[in-house]
Amino acid sequence: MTLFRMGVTERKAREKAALRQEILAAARELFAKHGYESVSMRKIAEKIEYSPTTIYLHFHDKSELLLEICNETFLLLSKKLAKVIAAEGDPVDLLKRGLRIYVDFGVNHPNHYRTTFMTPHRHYPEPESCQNVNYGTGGQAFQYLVDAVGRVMASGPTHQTDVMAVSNALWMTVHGITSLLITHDEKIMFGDKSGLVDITIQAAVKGLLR
Amino acid sequence: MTLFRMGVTERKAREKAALRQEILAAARELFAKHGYESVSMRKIAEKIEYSPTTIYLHFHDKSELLLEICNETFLLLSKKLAKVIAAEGDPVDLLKRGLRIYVDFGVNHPNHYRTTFMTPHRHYPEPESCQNVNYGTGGQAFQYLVDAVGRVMASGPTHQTDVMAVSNALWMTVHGITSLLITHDEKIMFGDKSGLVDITIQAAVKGLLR
Amino acid sequence: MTLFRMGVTERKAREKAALRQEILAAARELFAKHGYESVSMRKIAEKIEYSPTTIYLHFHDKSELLLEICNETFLLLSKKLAKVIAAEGDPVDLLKRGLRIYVDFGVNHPNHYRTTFMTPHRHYPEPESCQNVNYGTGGQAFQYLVDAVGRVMASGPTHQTDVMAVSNALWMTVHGITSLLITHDEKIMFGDKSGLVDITIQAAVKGLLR
Amino acid sequence: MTLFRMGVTERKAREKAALRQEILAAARELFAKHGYESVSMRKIAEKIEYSPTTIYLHFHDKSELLLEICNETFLLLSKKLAKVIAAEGDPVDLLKRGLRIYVDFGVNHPNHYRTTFMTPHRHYPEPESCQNVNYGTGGQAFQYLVDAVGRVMASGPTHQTDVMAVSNALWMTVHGITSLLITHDEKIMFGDKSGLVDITIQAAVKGLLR
DNA sequence: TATGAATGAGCATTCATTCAT
DNA sequence: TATGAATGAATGCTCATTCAT
Repeated sequence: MTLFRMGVTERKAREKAALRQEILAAARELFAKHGYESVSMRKIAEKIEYSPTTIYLHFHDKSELLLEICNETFLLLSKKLAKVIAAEGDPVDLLKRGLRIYVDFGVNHPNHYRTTFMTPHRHYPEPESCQNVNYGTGGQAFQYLVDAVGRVMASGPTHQTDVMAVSNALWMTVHGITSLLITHDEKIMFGDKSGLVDITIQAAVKGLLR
Repeated sequence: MTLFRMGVTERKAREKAALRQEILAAARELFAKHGYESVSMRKIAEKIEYSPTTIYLHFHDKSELLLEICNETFLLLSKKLAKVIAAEGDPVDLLKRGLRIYVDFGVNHPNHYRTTFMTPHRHYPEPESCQNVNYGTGGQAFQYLVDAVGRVMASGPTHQTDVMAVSNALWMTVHGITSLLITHDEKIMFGDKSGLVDITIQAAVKGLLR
Repeated sequence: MTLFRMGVTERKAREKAALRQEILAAARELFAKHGYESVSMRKIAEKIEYSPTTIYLHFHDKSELLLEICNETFLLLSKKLAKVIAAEGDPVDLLKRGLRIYVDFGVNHPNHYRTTFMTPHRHYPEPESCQNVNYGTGGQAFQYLVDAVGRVMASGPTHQTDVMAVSNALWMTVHGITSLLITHDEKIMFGDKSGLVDITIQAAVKGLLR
Repeated sequence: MTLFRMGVTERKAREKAALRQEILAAARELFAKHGYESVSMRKIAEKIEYSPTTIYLHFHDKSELLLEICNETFLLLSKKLAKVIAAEGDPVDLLKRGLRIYVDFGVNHPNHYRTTFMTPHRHYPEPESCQNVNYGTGGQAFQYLVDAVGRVMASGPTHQTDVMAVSNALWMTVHGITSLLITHDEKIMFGDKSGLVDITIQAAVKGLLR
């Protein structure tokens, strides 16, 4: 009987977690497509074919949905980056691979990327309370970049010397690549997306770090 | 239709145009500050101290306001770029100046830029009808970039040979710079914005075009 | 044409005022029957056969409806009381007539009375800011009672000497009469309502003021 | 069905009754503090740290909670009044003491009183079904008053002769006192509450019964 | 006995928009 | 040209309640 009950409990927990994920997936997709403000709780509910009330059993707020999605995004991205960072090899090469992973991540998870990086948030609600929530999880992802840049600089003479400046410049570059690729998908753009990404990253790294 | 009447007619037309501009100015500012979705027609009307209904005499829709603002943005940007393009000098230098102008334009007109490039539209409501409206005005601005890149390539041997690819790579870069600078203003970012912009542009151009 | 326009303007104003009164009447009745909290704006709107939105064209808030009704009640009551106060005659008699008018007013305007005196408000929102809104209009009505009591005391020896205490005691008494008469109408109560009112007032006055 | 089982059954019953009382206590307090309409089943459940569903195992309805509280109130009041009635002494004095007890009960149990006498119910949902539920328990309390009045009248000549009329008049008076004292607590009212109560009761009794 | 999950109905309020004037 | 009046639809969210377990 105990074992049986445990089975039930576990199944329930699994189902609950599954529904939670379903809600997040629906919200993420809608946020990405229409923007946070334009998406209503009702629309999310309709998409998952549950009542709006049900969402409130899993999330306190509409804004909690957004927050959760952002954290999730940063976590996913961090995991991907961690692998590259751990690898051995030429620092410049590792950096380029990291940047490429960033872009690929955005292109392959456009909903995550769009919602997290291209949707106007109010998640740093008060200017004073900066170092906002996302900067907890988000900062970690950025740190990988800083580290990789640092290692390149340590490994040999470079054109630039300000690690933060270079890191920011590179982040700007890959964000530009990613956001435009996501926004102007196939239809608008020419052929060789992947090549274009490489060219741009290549150029930025070469230009910044010799 | 006497001269007198013509005077009246002209004055009326002038007044009408003036009010139209007033509406656009109010809308642009509010859209940029609070986001398109969060701005109501009533709030725009209050700002200009007219009734909401009046707006509908000048614009068909709330979305038409947005569209108009975008076109206006591209026009402004094109004008700025045209000046540089017309200038004499080293093609590489001219290109860099053009890119810098793009970034500066965005940073100095965050309202315009945000509304035009960072706000989800639905003015190309159907994917098929692509080559959307804005690409009329927007394409012109892009053409300046393509021209400038072409001139650099014509002036000497470069690393890359695909004009469109390079143009796109550069657009990605400057868009990344601009959007991040606008989104993460002062508070979040480090010190020398202007220096960072130069570094990034410099690097991209050097990396792409030797 | 001017005269014509004035006619139109006036009619419009009259219609607007009429609708405003219609809303107030509906709200008053519903508040009295079901209690403020249980009445929704929708229900008021349905009663008058307008859309809920229309109510907001005339009143800022649900709570403004309540406030308006209270003020109106006090004004009506004050007007009735003013007449008696102005009359000549035996002070004791005038006082009794005033009290009787209070009760009659409540019984004849049960909706006004119930909403104003028997509905839990939050119109003295902060304890500090006491001397609440209604005490402006409400205080005036109470003052009539105080005056009448004062005149009785001035006109001869009485059992009690504290004007405020007697006034409050009398107010309590007539409020008790009124609220019970309204709540437990005909069905529950015996026959001679009017006689009972007189008996109770008579007794209170005699008991308090000889 | 062993003795052991009986013990278990009893304990269970005791626990059930205890929880029932806990629910009622929580409901009574919340109803009185925030008003019936503003209290949700969830809030009651939170207060007792049970799930909302549990309440439905003990009460059919939210409104049943209210009804139960009312009955409870009348029982408490009846018990208090019974003591006075049973006492020996001057009938007029006993009557006054009874009335005073009524008022004190209300003032000391504002939660009960408010909920029972000052909250709009719909437990006599149809006018015909009058002699409503509460009049079972409520009528008993009223009977004490009628008895006390009867005894006064039997003990000597009085001004009034209609027992019911006098009883009603007295009830009106004490309800007026009680409800106003509860509604306009300390802040709004003058100093000597207790004295005011005595004065008013004294006056009513003297006025009605010589 | 107790609960977690779920929901339909409802809330006050605001929206973009229309229409008669 | 400009507006006041009006509205249907939508908003985020809470409610009392039910049901399977």
